[in-house]
Amino acid sequence: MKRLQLEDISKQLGYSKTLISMVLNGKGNQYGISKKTQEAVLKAVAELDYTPNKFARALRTGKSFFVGLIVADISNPFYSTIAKNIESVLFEQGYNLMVCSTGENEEHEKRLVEMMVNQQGVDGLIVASTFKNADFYTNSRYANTPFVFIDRVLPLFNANYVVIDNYGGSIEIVNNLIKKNCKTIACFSITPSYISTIEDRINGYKDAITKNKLKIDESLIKQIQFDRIQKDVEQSLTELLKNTPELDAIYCLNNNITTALLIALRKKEFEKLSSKIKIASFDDIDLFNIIERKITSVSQPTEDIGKNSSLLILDVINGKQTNKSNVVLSTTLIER
Amino acid sequence: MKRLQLEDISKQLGYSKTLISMVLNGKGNQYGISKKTQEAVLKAVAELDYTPNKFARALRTGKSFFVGLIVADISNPFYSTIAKNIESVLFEQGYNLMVCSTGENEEHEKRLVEMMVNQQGVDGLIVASTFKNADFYTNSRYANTPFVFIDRVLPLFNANYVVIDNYGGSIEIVNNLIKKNCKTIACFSITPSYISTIEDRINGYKDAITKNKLKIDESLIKQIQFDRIQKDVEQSLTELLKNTPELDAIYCLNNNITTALLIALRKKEFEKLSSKIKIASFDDIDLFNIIERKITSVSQPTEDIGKNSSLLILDVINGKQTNKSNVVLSTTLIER
DNA sequence: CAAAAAACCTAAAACCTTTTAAATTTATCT
DNA sequence: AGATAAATTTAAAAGGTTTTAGGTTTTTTG
Repeated sequence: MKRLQLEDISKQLGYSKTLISMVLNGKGNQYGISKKTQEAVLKAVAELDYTPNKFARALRTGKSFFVGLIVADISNPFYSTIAKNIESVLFEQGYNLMVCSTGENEEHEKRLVEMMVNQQGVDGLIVASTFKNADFYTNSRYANTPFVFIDRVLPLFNANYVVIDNYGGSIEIVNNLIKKNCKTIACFSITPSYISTIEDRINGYKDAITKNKLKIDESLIKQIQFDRIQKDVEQSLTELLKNTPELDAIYCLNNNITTALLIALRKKEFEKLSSKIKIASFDDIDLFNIIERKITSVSQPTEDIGKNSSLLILDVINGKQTNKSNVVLSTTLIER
Repeated sequence: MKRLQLEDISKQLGYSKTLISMVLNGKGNQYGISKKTQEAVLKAVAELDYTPNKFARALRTGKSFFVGLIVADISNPFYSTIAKNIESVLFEQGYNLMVCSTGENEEHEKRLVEMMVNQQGVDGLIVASTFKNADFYTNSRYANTPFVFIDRVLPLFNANYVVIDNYGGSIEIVNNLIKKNCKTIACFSITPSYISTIEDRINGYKDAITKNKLKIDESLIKQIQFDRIQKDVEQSLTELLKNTPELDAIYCLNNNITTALLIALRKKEFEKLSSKIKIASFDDIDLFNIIERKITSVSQPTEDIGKNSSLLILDVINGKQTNKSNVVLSTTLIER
């Protein structure tokens, strides 16, 4: 059965394609189509079950009603929760979401953006970028594409952002550790470490330590590589076990690291270590409510990130924006 | 700066739009365009940085290079892992993924399918359906849309499926509990309970019990409602505590229930219960590697579900399929 | 060297909307 | 009734590809 098109409805009803299109787009009044005609059109269209061809419409109007979302890894609960909330806001406004993961790879991110903008024709893009600097996005070819950056800030780049206060959250949680009498606090960071969220958290860690009149010891800051977390965590533990007997806390900069740490600590070789340290985690997950060990964490408002960023991108798309918008959401310390 | 179009390249090069289009679509040889000309075209296109207008192309060809994915909740790690794998396969083949969540709501699912097929013009759809029966999908309006159903089977519906062996996995894990000497095994199920995965798991549970010459006690099968898991789990625990002192195991039919159960068991009121029962879980999650308690689980091959379903939908889209395909992947028992 | 075959290329149609500019019909005013 | 204004409606253009059917060249053949 061939798909209905405007022409068919037009013949059936005896009105022009133009008129029907106008009514269907809610512009009946604007163009002075009589009430009666409008009703007749809507009724017929509903009965015949006609829906306009998406591509023809997009070709003519240049609008796809698609928003793209680019993150490092959509299977990470942090991002998938954001995605869910973005999707639900967009859906209500008649937009759809297209999702892609970069795997923390700049080249891949480039290809994805190119593709979404040039080939898929998204109306806007929400990105948690892996990029080190903002050059790519400042290229004039993207000047007309609405962008909203989430989670991560690109250096010196005037753009729309919805991020959280990583520095403040980090200060708060490290202060809390110190208040509990920890004096030698290791920090398990993650690569790529130039990413703003990580930088800010590390700066928070360092500043909290200094302000509390403790010493920063660079050897306590461990770089865990994104794609071999478990291995690196265990390696770092081995080093600490050997070199830092006075260790009394480990602060993990994201949930994946904390999880890996907890798995590692179950091993016999780290038994001794396990009992005498406190663990703190940036990013709160369900798990912390289940295990015996008390883990204090910084909880991120994923729901708000999703809602804010999607509302923001819609504003930009609909030209309702005058100045770049920078939203910084605050975190919540969950003390356990 | 106006976007380049075929016409511009055509003028620039002195070849017709037709020729350029042919070369760009890799049909140069097929239409007998000379090597030299092809190279010249490709070179110019690369230099001028031209990409065809997606909408015009889709309008003409009727292909969008989009695949839709519909699941109950994209923030559930089970689905988000599948999504990630689907996306990576599709991307390699030049396709993109569009994701939506139904929230286990049939009406919402209907609207999503309608929208994706009629308005967004997806080339195919991968669905973990919430529907009770298959009527909606047997409607002739979808006769031409490629569908692949994952995770859940719709009754008596001849379609493409990529699912796992829920019944077998369930038998295996319950057998294992019984082997460990459990005799009174509660089963925490989830609504909507008509969903095939749940039905199969319950059947597996029942059959394993019967085959081991134990008695099925319907009061041990608890329905946990999808949108208030924590509350229902605790309510069920209270009932069991009161009515079933001989209880020695709880089998949870999905990861969310297991998580909720573990959280509940931390409460004082269930302390006594906690120590004397074994917990088994359909669906394996990281958490089980971390906690003290030994939880035996059935692990689902999410990666394979993603890869298989995406390869399958591409085959259907490309007309490489003759008969409906039914893939049943097996699970792995992880004994702890 | 003319005719036939092969190689290479192109004009125009088709895909289906939305929007502009204008036409037609109806109502209002002398 | 004729002219003007207002209310409705429409023809045609535009948006940018791909594909069909056919048109030129160039090469081969007798």
